[in-house]
Formats: sequence, structure tokens, C-alpha cells
Amino acid sequence: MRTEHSRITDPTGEPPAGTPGLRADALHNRTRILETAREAFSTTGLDVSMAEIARRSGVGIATLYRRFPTKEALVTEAFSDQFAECVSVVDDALAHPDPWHGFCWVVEKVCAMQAVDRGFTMAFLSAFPDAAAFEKKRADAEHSFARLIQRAKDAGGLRADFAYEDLILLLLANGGVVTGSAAKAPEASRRLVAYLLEAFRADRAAPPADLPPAPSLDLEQVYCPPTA
Amino acid sequence: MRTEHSRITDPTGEPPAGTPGLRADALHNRTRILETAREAFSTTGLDVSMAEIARRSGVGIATLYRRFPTKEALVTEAFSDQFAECVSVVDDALAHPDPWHGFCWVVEKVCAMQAVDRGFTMAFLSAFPDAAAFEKKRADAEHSFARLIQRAKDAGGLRADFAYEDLILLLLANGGVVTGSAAKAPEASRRLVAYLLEAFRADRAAPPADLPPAPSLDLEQVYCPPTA
DNA sequence: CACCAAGCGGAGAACCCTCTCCACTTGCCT
DNA sequence: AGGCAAGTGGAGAGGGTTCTCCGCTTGGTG
Repeated sequence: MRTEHSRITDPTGEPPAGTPGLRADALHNRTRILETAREAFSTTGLDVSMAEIARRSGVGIATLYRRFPTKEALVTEAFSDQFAECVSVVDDALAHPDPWHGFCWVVEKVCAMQAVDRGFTMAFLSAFPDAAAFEKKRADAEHSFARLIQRAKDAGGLRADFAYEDLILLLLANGGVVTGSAAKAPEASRRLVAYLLEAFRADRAAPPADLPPAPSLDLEQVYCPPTA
Repeated sequence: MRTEHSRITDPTGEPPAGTPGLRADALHNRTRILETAREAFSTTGLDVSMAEIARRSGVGIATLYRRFPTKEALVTEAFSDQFAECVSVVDDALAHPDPWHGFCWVVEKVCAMQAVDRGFTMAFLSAFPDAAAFEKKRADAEHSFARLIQRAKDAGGLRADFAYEDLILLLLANGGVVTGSAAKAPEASRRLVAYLLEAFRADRAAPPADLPPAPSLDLEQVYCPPTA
């Protein structure tokens, strides 16, 4: 038998078990910190200081830093739920009977998430590129999305020269609109997405294809603004 | 007659006469500072420190600050040329015989300028919203652009529900793509612009107009990221 | 050619930020 | 009930930024 304090050992091996054996009060604090952080990052953006989050959570800075050794760790953890939601949105879209509508749905959904949450936008556009925790999920989502694209093309809804990188292009564009349009972000984002989806349609047969080639974008090599 | 040092009084009342009576060496420094700043802001973005600019210019920080009392002043001055170029691009477009091509031309041109100059993008998207020096020019450009839109609509090239705010939408989107795609910015920007221009065309008769209404964006109320 | 205001450089003030150290308190198990 | 590891808070280190102060240098003119 364990002579140590046999913490909340969490017999269910559930995924978010990032909290191995934590004393009850500590766990409570951790939860509060995460709530505060989510709230703050959502409304203000990623550039809320750690001191501010500690203050709003009613804990000392040291506590915050013991639970989340770096700011990056806190951000990663705070947004992991929404990130997972993104992934599941893609999977839902694959289940949609009409490939083109599935495609539109996922684009609209993810962009709407970006629009409503400033911090998520930044986190998503890999403001912290080495958030290894996201990598696996991102890879999965990429794979699923590639299938979604193929299906939508085959069904004739999506133009044939649509490239996977165009999704990143759209996300970056949407990110710019969202961070740029403040309170009006949701409407602005919706309008941009509507325009772009229209341009992505196959039926409006592409004019002399004067579309420049896709520049092989990669969320990894994305520039991260002055958040660091 | 003036008993003071009768500086370079600049008899030509040329517009950029922001330098009233400056000693020769001082003026030389000022020029060098501006060159350095333009270069630095272009490649690195607006978040180059004043100390760095002073160092690269080979002057002390105090000199830099005496010539440009705030960083904002320096940015404003550094980009005033390119800003003026934007304005003239719009005017050139108005001279173009084909309204739709004129419209496309100005959009492509301005977005290309954004794509090639990271600092200009930030400055343009009013990272410094109270740069009063820009206000007049901006107002002029807005007016000219409104005429351009009307002409393009009348000629049947531009879809009728295009709103002036869509230009801002496009600029913000382009800004996001540019800051997000680092070295590949020019290609990425060109591809985005091609997509959007396609969506703006009138001929591809708008489907059941499920386009959300334009959200009355305004470059004034634009959120400025963590540049300040 | 001498004078002196204009111009200069760099130290440092004041303010942010992230993250660390350490003495004190407290939950939990025996 | 008592012991002790786990948990805590706040001061402060170390880095960044913009911008200021002040004593020294120098261009240009009478």
C-alpha cells in the first residue's frame, strides 16, 4: 500500500487527467485558475498578464506558476476543450450526407468560434507554435479535413483547384478580420466566410484560372505576433 | 532679418516640410533615421524598439527622440510616403477605362503593398489610430474609392450588394494573411485576393443572397493588437 | 575666429512582463 | 491529535519597453 498521501488517484483513466495526485484545495484552485484564464483570454486576448490572472483567481502568482509552469502551458490547457471541439466539428462534418454542405458547415463553425473568442484565435493560429499537446489533434483534424475536401470535390460542390492550404489561408484571413473588427467580429467574420465560400464553389466555373498557386502554408511556420 | 541661425528655411513650400529650421547635421541624421526606420519596420514589423532603430542609425536615443517625440510620430512619418502612394493608386484606378479592372487593380495593388511590407500593414490598419496626419488622406481615399465602387457597379462588373465596408473587411483579412504567412506573404495574399475578387464579381449571379449584411466597419474603431 | 544655441550621446527613471525563491500554513493520513 | 509533505503568497530577479535629463560637442554666422 502507498504510504504517501494517496491523492485523488482518479481511477478512471480519463484523458484530461493532467492532475495526478492533487490535494483537494489545490485542485480547487487549479479549477478556478482555469476558469478565470478562459474567461480572460476569451474576452481580452492572450496578452493578459499572469499576475492579472492570479489576482482575478484569488491566488498568489506562485500558485499559478506551480500549477502551470509557463504561460504557454496555461494557454494550452485553457483552450484544449475548444480545440477538441474543433476536431469533433470536422468529424461531424464528415458524417453530413451532403459533402459540400458539410464542408461549408465546418468552415462556418470554426470561423464562428474564432470570431467569438479572441484568445482562441490567437492560440489556434499557433501563437505558441510548440504547444506539443495540440500537435496530435491538429494532425488528426488535418487528415479528416483532407478527406472532407476530397469528398466535396468529388461531389462537385467544391472547385477542383481548392488546396488544403486554402483552409489555412481562410483561417488567417478570418483571424485578421476578427482581431481587427473588435465588437463586430461575429458579423464581419460571417460576411468574409460567405464571400470566400462563394469563391470556393465549383459551379461558378473558374474563369481562366488566374488564381495564383497555393503557397504551401503551414500553421507551424506561422508568424506569431508580439505575444511572446 | 532673423538674428537666429537662419536654418535651411526650405523656400519651396513642399508638403513634407516637417523639418522647419534644422542644422545640416541634424537634418542628415533625421534622414538616416527615417531610412533605417522604414527598412526596419518593413521587414520586421512595427515592434522594433526605438533603441534598436537608434543603434542602426548610428545616433543616440536622445537624438531619435528629439526628432520624433514618440514612436508613433516616427511610424507616421516613416509610412507617409507609402500612404500617399495608396491614395494615388486609387486615383489612377479612377482613370482606368474599364471600371471593373480599375477596381481589381487598386485592390490588388494595395494588398500587394501590404504583403510586401509588414510594418505598413500594421500602420495602415491603424495600429496607431490617432495618427491624425493620416486622417485627411484617408478621408480623400475613401471618397475616391466610393466613386470607384459606384462606377464598377454601374458597369456591371461588381456585384450590387458590395459595400464600402467590404474593402475594410478585405484589408483586415489580407492583414491577417500577411502577418500570418511570413515569407510566403506575397503569394498567400495574391491567392486570397484572387478568391475574394472572384466573389465580388457581379456575373456569377449571387445565389439566394445568403450573404450576411455588412457590419459597418470603420478603420477608426479597429482593434490594435499588442503594439502599444 | 570665437561664440553659443542647436544638437548630441548615454545613463537611468518608470513601467511593463515572465518566472523563481523561500519562509509560512494547511490538508490529510496515521 | 500530531506530523509532515504538499500547498501557499509575495518579494524580487532579470529582462524588456518607451521616454527624460543633463553635461559635452559642434555647425554656422557675425
